[in-house]
Amino acid sequence: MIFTMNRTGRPLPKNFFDRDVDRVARDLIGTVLTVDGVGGPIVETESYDSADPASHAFERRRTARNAAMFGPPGHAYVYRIYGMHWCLNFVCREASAVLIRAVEPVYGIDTMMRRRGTDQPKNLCSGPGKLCQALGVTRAEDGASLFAPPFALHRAGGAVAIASGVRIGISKAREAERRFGLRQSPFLSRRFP
DNA sequence: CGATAGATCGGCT
DNA sequence: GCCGATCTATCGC
Repeated sequence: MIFTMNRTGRPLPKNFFDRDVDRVARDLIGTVLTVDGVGGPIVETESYDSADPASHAFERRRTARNAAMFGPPGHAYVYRIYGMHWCLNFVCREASAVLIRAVEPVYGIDTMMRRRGTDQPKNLCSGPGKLCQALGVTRAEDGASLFAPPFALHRAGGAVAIASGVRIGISKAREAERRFGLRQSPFLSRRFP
């Protein structure tokens, strides 16, 4: 049913993001993300690497926008999409990154409801743009370390039922199965088939 | 419930 | 100019 986790999880190891991006994307499912104390367990991710036509680092130079992707692992890459929403990524090794697509709202729900303008829990963090609005993530966090405030990442042990499928909203490399999620979570951006 | 239109703008060609 | 790792409202069944 609903994924529950308390604050007793331990912080992620410093080398957590210096690994294969698909592995990181899987391991992030169930990891508790908070931004200034607001957040909850990550329930949906997607992976992108520099050999991936859908990636912002694919056959491109480093620019002002994608600079964080070319930086060291363990930092945030935040960019604006469709001229109005923010998307939060966690940078991994070799210009790869994990897009955070959905979070189960657990901590600071009142703050999330105010920022999102809705009192529907399932509509607070069920999408990359929504969760940035709910958690207060903007360009100000682009390039910031994931191991320092406002970010905090904790993970408890235990197995998690992972679903995988094709990524959402892209026009290139649509067939790649690089979307991962907590199976049956009510807080996904979309259900897995 | 599924499909679709419109909003809106920075980065890149 | 074009278009996107999206969201919301609104339409139709």
